[in-house]
Amino acid sequence: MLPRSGQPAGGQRNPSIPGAMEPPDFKNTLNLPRTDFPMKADLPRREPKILEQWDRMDVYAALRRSRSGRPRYVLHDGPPYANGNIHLGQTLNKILKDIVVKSRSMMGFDAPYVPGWDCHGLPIEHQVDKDLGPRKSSMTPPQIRAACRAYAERYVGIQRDEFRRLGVFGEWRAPYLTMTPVYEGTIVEQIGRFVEHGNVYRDKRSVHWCPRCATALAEAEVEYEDHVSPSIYVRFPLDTAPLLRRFPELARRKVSILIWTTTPWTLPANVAIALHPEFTYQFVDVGDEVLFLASDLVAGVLALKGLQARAVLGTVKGRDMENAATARAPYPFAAQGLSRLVLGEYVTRDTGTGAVHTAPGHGMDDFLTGRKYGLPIFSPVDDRGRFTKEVGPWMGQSVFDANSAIIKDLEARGLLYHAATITHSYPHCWRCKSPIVFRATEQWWIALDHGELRRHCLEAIKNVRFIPEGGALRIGGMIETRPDWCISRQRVWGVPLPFPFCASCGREVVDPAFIRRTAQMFRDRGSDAWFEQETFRKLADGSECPHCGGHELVTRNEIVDVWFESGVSYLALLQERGDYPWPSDLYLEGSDQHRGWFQSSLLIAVNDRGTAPYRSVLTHGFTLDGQGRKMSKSLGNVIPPQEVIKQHGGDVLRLWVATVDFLEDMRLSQEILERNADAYRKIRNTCRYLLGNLYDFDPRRHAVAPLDMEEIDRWALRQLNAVVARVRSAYERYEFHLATQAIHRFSTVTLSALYLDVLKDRLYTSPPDARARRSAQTAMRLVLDALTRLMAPVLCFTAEEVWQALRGSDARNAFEESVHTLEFPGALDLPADEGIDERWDRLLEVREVVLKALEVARAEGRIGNSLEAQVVLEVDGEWFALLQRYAGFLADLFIVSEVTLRPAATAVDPGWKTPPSVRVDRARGDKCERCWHITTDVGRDSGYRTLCARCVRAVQEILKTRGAGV
RNA sequence: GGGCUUAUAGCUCAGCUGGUUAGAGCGCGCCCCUGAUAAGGGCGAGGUCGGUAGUUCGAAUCUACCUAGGCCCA
Repeated sequence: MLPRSGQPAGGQRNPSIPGAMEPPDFKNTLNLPRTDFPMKADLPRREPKILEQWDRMDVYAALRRSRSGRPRYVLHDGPPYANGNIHLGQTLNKILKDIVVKSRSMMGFDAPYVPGWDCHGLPIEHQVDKDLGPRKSSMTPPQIRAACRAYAERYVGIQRDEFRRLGVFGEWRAPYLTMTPVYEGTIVEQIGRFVEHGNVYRDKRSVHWCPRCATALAEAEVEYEDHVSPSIYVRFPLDTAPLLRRFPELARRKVSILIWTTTPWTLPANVAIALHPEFTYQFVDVGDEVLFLASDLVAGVLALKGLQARAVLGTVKGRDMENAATARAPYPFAAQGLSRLVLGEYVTRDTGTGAVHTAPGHGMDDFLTGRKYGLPIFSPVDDRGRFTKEVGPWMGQSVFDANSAIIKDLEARGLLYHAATITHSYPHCWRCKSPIVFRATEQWWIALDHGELRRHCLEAIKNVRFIPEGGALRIGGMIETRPDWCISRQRVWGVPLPFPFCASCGREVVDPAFIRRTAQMFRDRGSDAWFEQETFRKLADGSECPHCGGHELVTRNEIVDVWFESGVSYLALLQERGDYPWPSDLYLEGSDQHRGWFQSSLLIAVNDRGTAPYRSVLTHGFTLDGQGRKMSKSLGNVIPPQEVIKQHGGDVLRLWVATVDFLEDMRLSQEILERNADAYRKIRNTCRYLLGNLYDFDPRRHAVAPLDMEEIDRWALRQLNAVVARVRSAYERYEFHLATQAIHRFSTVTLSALYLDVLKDRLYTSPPDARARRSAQTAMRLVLDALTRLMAPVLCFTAEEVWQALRGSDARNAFEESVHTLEFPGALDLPADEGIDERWDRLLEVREVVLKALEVARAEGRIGNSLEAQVVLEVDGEWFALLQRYAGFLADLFIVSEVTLRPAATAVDPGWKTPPSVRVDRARGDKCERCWHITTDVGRDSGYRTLCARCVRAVQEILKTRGAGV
């Protein structure tokens, strides 16, 4: 009969009593794990305590001290915007940076990390606008700026605390802020550098403009609402002379290009007509005239007036009409009333005529087309949206009101083909909700091609390593085709452009000496000083207008694009903190920064110093939900990092970051978090178990030399060496998910399921000081030490917790304060061991076969615990030789009570081909109360009737030691 | 619409220059243990490698197209 589950086989027999009066409690004589290290992590509560400890010892300073004099590795932080709480993307970014910094530190580098914030700019001003409401109109720029500054400061504080909560190390007490005086001075100096090189110029640009608020609007301030607009088709009479050779039938006919527009008021500023290069156009004879339009749209447009096409007098690709003829615009105000034929990819054929009237002063596409073709940029509309004197008949009229007058005029002159109204999405002002216009305004630019800046940038990135490699292609393509950089904004919250204007002639004054003075003044007092009249006058003193010689200079309160500000960050850091190397080793941001910061930093650095500011650029993807969709409020699938921390803790969030391939987009969902929490618990528990078995181990006194170790311990250390190598290399290559995977697999498979399971018997039942037990502990100690260091860059809190526990177990040994000031483990120097890996691969194959056989026996109810089994292996050839070598160890390896080896009855196996044949039986004998093995020698010693011979020897030795020592 | 980019088991990832029945860990199912115990161990079931069509003796791996995502533009 089998014992019932849970009922020890020896339970029914009389407990024997060791020594006369002693209670029969042999459990006392086992070395079971002991540790205070809690199984339950409770990270949301424990991590803040660890943070406090780090604060107390100033761990970042300690780390930097311990690396003083080492080679530097500088990851330069791209500044997040000081607005709002941090979101998942920023969290991911900062954790990645922290893993880089911590891992490089542990490789032995001196790796400083100076976080920064982008503090100026529209979003903050916008937000402050909202908060201030109508009060803002009565405030002076300095007052508004003070409110913006307070707002930015508040969020710098909030975000700093949130980043620190993630376990990120850095100069949190001295971050760089784009609104500090020194930084602002650097910005102006760098503007000066572009001026010195002759790259700065002033020219018009088409911008969103609110006539009611009389201000330019940024993209973020534009809302799209439905709006009723005129929808008119207008004839542009075509001079056919240059076309007659190709289209003789046009001779003596009245030919017009037909355009469609919803903004009649832009016709006075027309200078060209844009066609799509790939569209097919036709000259359509409708009787008394010939119309030119895209062939796909002919039917619909003719139907508007019930016309029939009599004949098609010519067919032509848009591309072949480029500059082929000239049309006459309805009005003579711009370009002598002539319209060139140009090409534009943005022309569509779902509405209109496929021919788009072009007014570079009144639209972004038109503007860009204008630049390309060198067209005049004409924008005869004032701040309030009224026509200027350049448009005689309608001067002073609001452009929206003028629409109907213009339509009437067109009709009277026979140029109107058709008029209707249309309801469509149209840009409106976010503040006053009224429709806006496009208007060309004077702006400041940095020329990309002057002094071959563009080419130098393209050269510079050839020396940069992009990870992934496609980044080089991406940024290269953008730099090749990007337009000049518009660096001015008509705003208050930012760094004033150091370009005053002449009070008498109104022209701009670009004066290097003035710029230098301004930079120095900003360095001393910050850019707020610019707004003090006295100060400004002093600044301007000594400058004179190069155009008219005027001496009075005024400011127009234009500020610099914030991309320029963040673009100078590394230069600002170099100047503020002195001894940083140029260029930095790494920039690490989301892949959207190919257009943003990577580019603005590059332009500024190349202009200033001729090289890129970074040696390498590492980009990550974006965070998506579980289905791979972007996270958005409207989809309701946003996961705030604060929630994750509250629920799972920072280390679990960090683990997630370190398990995904961040070069691509990354998904996050509750399930994914659960999986990471599972993985976390496994690693934690493995550490806990190792700690629990090291409670009485002092490596100085008890360590066993590798040559004296049990073979499996030496094997485990070889496995450790392999893991260390793999993990180190993964960190070096920024492949954190491979590092984490290796650590996790090692914990789970190698340690928990195999090595530690096999070790239990030896650890528990041996006398505490037995060499075999110390051998295991030596290995375990080395394993835990290495494991803790390897995981420290990722699981920064838990590694610290383990490390402190491990230090405690070493009693008086002096260790460094924090695990983060240590270095990664190197390869342990193990004795050469010919063939050990191959032998162990084979042994583990056999183990697999045995475990399967045990499972069968279990399913048949013949055994429960594997110790109830004895295993008979029938093998031949090389298998036999191998297994015989390990005969005494196999029972331990399989965790069974007995293993018998028999030569196979069949013919000799030439190689390793035939796997061992396994038979599982119930073990013979009785169960030892102490070690739970079933052996035939239980009770052989009359003093210990429930113990096996091995345990009797152990107990006697333990009692002897206790009697003598304690 | 353009540039770059992604798609391998429920989840996270391996799969080098194309070559045997596509791997791992987790999760899941079943079982064991109760001396790692809100732990530990074992076994097992999961994939038409996004789809289609090609190139090839042979494709998850090469080509084209399509579909669904992502970033940046328009």
